[in-house]
Amino acid sequence: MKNIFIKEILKDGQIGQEVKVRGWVRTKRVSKAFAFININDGTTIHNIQAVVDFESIPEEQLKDVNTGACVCISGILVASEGSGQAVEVKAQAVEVYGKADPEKYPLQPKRHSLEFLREIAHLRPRTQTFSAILRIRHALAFAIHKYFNDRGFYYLHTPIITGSDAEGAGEMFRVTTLDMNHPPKNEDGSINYKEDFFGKETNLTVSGQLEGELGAMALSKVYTFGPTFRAENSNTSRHLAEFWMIEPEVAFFELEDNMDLAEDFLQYLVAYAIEHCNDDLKFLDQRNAEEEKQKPQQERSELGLLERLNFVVNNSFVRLTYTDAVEILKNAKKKFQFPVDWGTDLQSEHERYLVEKHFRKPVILTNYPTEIKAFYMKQDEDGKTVRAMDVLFPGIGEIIGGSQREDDYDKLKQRAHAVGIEEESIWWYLETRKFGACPHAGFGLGFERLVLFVTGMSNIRDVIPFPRTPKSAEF
RNA sequence: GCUUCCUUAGCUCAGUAGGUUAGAGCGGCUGGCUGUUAACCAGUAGGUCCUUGGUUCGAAUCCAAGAGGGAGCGCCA
Repeated sequence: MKNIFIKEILKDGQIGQEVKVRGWVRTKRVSKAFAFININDGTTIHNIQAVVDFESIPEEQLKDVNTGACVCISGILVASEGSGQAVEVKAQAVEVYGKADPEKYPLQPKRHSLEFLREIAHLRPRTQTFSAILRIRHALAFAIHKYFNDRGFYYLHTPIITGSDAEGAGEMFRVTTLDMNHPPKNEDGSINYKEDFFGKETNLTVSGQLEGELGAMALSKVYTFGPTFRAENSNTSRHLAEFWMIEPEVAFFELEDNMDLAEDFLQYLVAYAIEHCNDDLKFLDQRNAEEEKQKPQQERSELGLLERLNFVVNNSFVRLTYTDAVEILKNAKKKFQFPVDWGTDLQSEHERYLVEKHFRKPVILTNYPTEIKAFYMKQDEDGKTVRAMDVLFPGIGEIIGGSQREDDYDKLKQRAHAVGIEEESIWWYLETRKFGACPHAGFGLGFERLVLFVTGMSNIRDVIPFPRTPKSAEF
């Protein structure tokens, strides 16, 4: 008998077929003559039920078949006499691959808090919620590659280790092979990085964008999809020290094209999940609805998870400039903790107001003041703003940040200088503006923030298998 | 980095005007139940009350420090 997994049995299994069900026991219910064992192998949200008749298999053999144990049950696939499932396995033999001491196994057939599950991240993929999230995470990652591939983008592998400390996207993790206790010193007492592995200071990447631009200046349409590291001491439900980011970069694209791409891309991904992760999303939708019931009336969201997803697919995003957004916020009746003023960056509360209260749909804000955005963004004619765009989602905040890039050599050099970036450290980046420069644009999508939105979870630590956050790198 | 909350049985939680033997539900174990769906019914075992130090005749309860976790803010994706 060939290897067969539960998803395949439930989808293609024939009544009367001999099957071997392997997986982890979710629950066992015992009565006088029968035992019912629910087994899951993670290939699907659904369990398969095995029925053990004590006339053919003595109850003694089920002693070690407890919640969490890994078992192999051979038998015949039959139509279920019970009402909860169409088919079930009439057991002929029960083998226990791996026991799970029921006194010690932490996962019970009951609801656990997400905080508790985070502390047992090595076991939480065995829960319904996390296996559903991980399957959706996979589907979204696959859909990202499919979207770009179908549209002629090339997947560009940008470096994980970078010698550039000029990207300005945040604090970085140092990469070194120097002996931390006895580092080589210069005459002035500073550390001599010339003796380090790469002969210079190196860090983990905070963005693949600059290298992505180099790719776009040759292949026209590229994207990156890789791990990204930020050593920021950020303690929020929306930040990770290690996360995955998708960064398309396209030659000949201007800001409008960039917005069109971002909107189409997000709608495609959400639609893909709705189509391909239906069972898992239905489960999370129900879970979400139960969570909402616990909240006070005014904090509940008006739409359920699946309704929210469909809403994003079926409604175009609002596009407006930073300047117009500031006007709306200034005229808003709501009292904000932080005042709104042209020239300062918008606070979370302002973004939330625009997305969740004022427009009630995803918003793309554009043309931010030059001073609050990165040096590489293309300057507008008025000299005050740049062609930046942030895509804001309900409950998530900024899911995408992007811009048309400055392609004028002198302007770019001047902005880099103004924010204190040394020309020598990005000479290669500047050279693309010297040799065959062209208009181009791109953006960065935080993968986990996308997964957060699609799964309806509220903490980013619950949508990555093994989260890395300040003071936490277990597992 | 700042503000704030939490830590009691394997899990979810109750328990403070400081008082002697620390409680419930689920889970475990034992028994019952003819097909169950987080099964049900009865009985039973199970605790360094996060750690260390202090106040007190007496601390799960009060104080201090530490550890772990959550939420919010800042930074951003």
